[in-house]
Amino acid sequence: MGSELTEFEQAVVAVLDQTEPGDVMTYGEVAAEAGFPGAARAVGGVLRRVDDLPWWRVVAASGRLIPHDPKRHAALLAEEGVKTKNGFVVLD
DNA sequence: TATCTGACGATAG
DNA sequence: CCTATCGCCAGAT
Repeated sequence: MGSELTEFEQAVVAVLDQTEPGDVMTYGEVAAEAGFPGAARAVGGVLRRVDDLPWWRVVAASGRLIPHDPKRHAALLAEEGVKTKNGFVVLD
């Protein structure tokens, strides 16, 4: 077993695991909820390494989508019932 | 142990 | 509105 996650990764996974379809959080929110306030950048690192997480439910603090795949990101959010416009999340 | 990287955040121009 | 810069933190090498 070498694929064990660190405390930080486990905390992030737990937070995202609690999210449900239609729910959207920012990197800073996930970090704070995981118990690591200010570690928004580190959260991005977890989502990049671990693909078993609903990364599409995580958006930037400004409501902007992920610069990695904004097109795919918007499509996934749309399937969950989240509206997007021009790469931004539309609050409803 | 030191250094670099990065799905970020906020501020300045 | 967009680009640039600094600060932040954890992971990887």
